[in-house]
Amino acid sequence: MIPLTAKPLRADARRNREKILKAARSVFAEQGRDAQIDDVARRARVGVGTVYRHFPTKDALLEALTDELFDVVAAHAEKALERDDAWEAFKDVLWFGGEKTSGDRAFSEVMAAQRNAEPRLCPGEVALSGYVAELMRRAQESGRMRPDVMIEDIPLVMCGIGSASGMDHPRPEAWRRHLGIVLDGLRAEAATRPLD
Amino acid sequence: MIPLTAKPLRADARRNREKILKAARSVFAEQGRDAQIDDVARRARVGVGTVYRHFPTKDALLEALTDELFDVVAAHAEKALERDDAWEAFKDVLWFGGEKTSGDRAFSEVMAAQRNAEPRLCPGEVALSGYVAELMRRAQESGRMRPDVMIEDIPLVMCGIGSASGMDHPRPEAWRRHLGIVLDGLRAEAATRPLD
Amino acid sequence: MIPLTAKPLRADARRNREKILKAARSVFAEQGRDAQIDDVARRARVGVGTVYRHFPTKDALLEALTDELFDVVAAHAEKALERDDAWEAFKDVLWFGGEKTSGDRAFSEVMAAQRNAEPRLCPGEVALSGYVAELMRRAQESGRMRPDVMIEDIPLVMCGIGSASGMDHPRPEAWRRHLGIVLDGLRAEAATRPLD
Amino acid sequence: MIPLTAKPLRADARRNREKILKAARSVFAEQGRDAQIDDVARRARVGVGTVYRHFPTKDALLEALTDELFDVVAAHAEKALERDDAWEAFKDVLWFGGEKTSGDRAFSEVMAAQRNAEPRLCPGEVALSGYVAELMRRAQESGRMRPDVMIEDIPLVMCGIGSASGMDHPRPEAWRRHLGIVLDGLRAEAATRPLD
DNA sequence: TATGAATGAGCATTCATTCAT
DNA sequence: GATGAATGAATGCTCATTCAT
Repeated sequence: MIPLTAKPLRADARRNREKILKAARSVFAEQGRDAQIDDVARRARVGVGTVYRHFPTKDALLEALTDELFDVVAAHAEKALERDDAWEAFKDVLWFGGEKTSGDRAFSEVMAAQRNAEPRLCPGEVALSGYVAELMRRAQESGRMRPDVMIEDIPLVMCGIGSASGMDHPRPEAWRRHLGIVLDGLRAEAATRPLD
Repeated sequence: MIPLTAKPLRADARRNREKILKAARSVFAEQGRDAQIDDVARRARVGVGTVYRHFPTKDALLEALTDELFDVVAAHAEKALERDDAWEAFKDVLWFGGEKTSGDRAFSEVMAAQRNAEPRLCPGEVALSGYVAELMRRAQESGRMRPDVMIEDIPLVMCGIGSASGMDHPRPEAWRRHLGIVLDGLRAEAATRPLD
Repeated sequence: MIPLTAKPLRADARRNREKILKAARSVFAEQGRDAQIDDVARRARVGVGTVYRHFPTKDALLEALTDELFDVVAAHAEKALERDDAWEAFKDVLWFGGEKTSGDRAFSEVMAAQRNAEPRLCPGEVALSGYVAELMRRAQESGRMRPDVMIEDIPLVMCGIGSASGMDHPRPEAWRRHLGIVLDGLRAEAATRPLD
Repeated sequence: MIPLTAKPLRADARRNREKILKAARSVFAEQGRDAQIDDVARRARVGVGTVYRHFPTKDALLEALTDELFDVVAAHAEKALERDDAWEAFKDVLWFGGEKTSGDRAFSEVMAAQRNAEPRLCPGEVALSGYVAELMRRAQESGRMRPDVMIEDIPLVMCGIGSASGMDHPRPEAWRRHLGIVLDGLRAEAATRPLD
C-alpha cells in the first residue's frame, strides 16, 4: 500500500485527502448520495477543485468511501478468523459491521444503486466475503449456525441494518434490536424449516 | 373518501388517474425515486401536465404509491385479524408485505428519505401498524412470539426485505430466505437474550 | 422533409426554434464556438431549457447552423447547374458561398474542429460537393477552368474566405478581394505549372 | 533585447524557457488554442508553475509562439529582399511562410481571435509586413505581380493556408495546391478585372 | 381538461491561475 | 527558482414544475 518512494509534498496533500474523506463521510452519511460535492468541499474547508483533484468524479468519491468501509470491516473479519469460537466470531463481525454501517445513508443507497448496474466488487468486499464465508463454514461445522444459510444471505442482513440509517432520529438502537433478532434466527436451533 | 357530489367527467379522469398510478408504479419500482416524471407520463401515455393535475408534486405521486401499498397490506392485515392462530396470521402478513414490497426500488428509498424528514404517517400505515401490533400482542400471549419484540421492530424487517429490490437480477428469492431467517428469529424459542 | 401529419402545437414551437436558430446564428457568428448557450437563450428571449429541448447539446446546435448554411448554398448551387456558362455558374456559387460564410466566426471554427475529429458530412455538404464538382467538370471541359483543380481544393478556398470572419472590423471587403484573386488563379490561362 | 546585467542562473532558466516553448509549440499546433497549460507543462517535463513563471498567462505563451513564428518568417523575408527577382523572392517568402504555418492549428486560431479583439501587432509582424510590402512594390514595378494587390491581401492568403491545419489527415499537400492557385492568381497576367 | 413546450434553479465538472512547500 | 496541489469562477446540461394553446 505504501509506495517505497514516499513523495515529500504528499504530506499536506494526504492531509487534504483525509479531510475530504472525513467530510464526505459525514456529508454523505447524513444526506445520502444526493448530497452535493460543494457541500463536501465546504465542510472539508477546501475548494471544489481540490476534491476533484483527489477524486475524479462524485462516484469515485462515493466508491472510495464504500471501499474504505469494506476494508475496515474486512480487516476486522480477518482478525476474527483467529478466534476459536467461530459462531461468536461471526456475530462479532456482524455487530462490528452494523456499527460501521448503520447511520450511513449513502452506504445503502450506493449498494442499492450498484445492484442495478454492474455490481462492482471492490477488493475489500471480496476479502470480507471470503472471511465471512469461512467463519460461516466453521460455525456451521460446529453446529451453532443453521446449515442452510449461505454467504449470499449476509449482504441482505447488512442492507437491512443499513436501511435503519436515518431512523436514528427516534431510536438509534433500532438496528441493534434488528440484528439481535436476525442473529437469533441464524442459530441452528432456530431453524423451523429449510430456507427455500 | 368518496365526495358527495360525483362529477360526471370523473369517469375518464379516474381512468387517467389509474393509468398514471400504474405507470408510476412500474417506473418507480424499476428505476427508484430518481426516475423522471416525464417517463411516468410517457408510460401512462399522458402528458406531463396531466400527471401534475392529479398529483401536485413528484413527492405527492410517490406518496400516493406508498399509501396505496400500505392500504393493500393493511387490508390484508385486517382480515388476518380474524384468524385463530395469531402467529400464523402475523407471518402471513409479513409474507404478503414482502410480496408487495420487494422488488420495488422506490419503496425503500421513499421510506428511507422520509425518516430524514418528517416521518409522515399515512392512514394505511397507521392502520397497518395497529393491526400488526394487535397480532403481535396475541402471538406473544399465545407464547409463540418472543415477548421482547415491539411493533417498532417491524418496519426494519420490511426495510430489510425492501432493500433486496434491485437484487432481483441474481436471486429473486433472496428476500424470502431473509424473511425466513427473521421469522425464525422472532419465535419465542429463538430468543437467546432480551433485545437490548 | 415535411411530415404528412403536421402537428398543431408545432406553431409556437417552430417559432421558438426559429428564434433560437436566429439568435444562435448571430451569437456564434460574433463570438465563435466558445459562445455560451446562455447567451443564445438570452438573445432568443427563451429559457436555456428551451434551447436544449430543440437541440440536445451545444454541438448539435452548432451542427444545425452549419447544416443550414450548407443547405442554402447547396440549393443555390443546384440552381446554378441550369446555367449555360459553367464557369460563370461556378464563380457565382463561390461568391454566394462567400457571402453566406464570411463574417461567421463559428463556421470556420466548426469546420476546423471537425477535421480533427470525424469529418461528419452533412447532407447539404454532400449535395453541394456533388453540384460543384459537376460545375467544375463542365467548366474544365469548356476550357475556362484550369484542368488540374479538384473538388478537394474548394473547401480550402472557402476556409480561406471564412478565416476573414472577424476581419470585418477594418475591411469587410477583404474576402471579396481574396476570392477575386483565387478565382483568377483558377482560370485556365492562369496556370503556370500543374498543381503538385 | 539582451539585458545589460546577465544574471548567472539564466543558463538553466533559458533552457527551461526553450523546453517550454518547444513543448507549447507542438501541443498547441496539435490541439489548437484550447489545449491545456497542464499538457504543455507535462510535455516540457516541468511544473505548471514554471510555465507561469516564464509566461504570465496562457495568452502570453500563445503570443510568444506567434511572435516567434513571425520573427522567423520576417528574417527569411529580410534575406529575400537581397534577391534580384522580386517576384520569385515574394513567392519564396509565401512558400516559406506556408511551410512554417500550415499544420499549426493554434496559429490560425490565435490570428482569428486577435482580430476580434485588439489586433496586437508584434514586432516580427510589423517587420515582415514591411519586407513583404517592399517585395510586392518591386514585383509590381517589374510587371510580374498584378498592380491591384495590396499588402493587406497577404494575411488572408496566409490564413487560408493556415486553415488547412487539421486537414493534414487526408492530404498534407492541400495547402501547397492552394497556395499554387493563389500565386497564379497574383500574377499580372491573371488579373481579369481590378480587385474591387 | 389535456397537452407538451417553456422555464430556470441547480449541479457536476473543468481549467487558468495562485501560492505554500 | 521550481513544483504541483489548491482554488473557484465559469459552463454545459438536467429535470421538477408552470403555463400557453
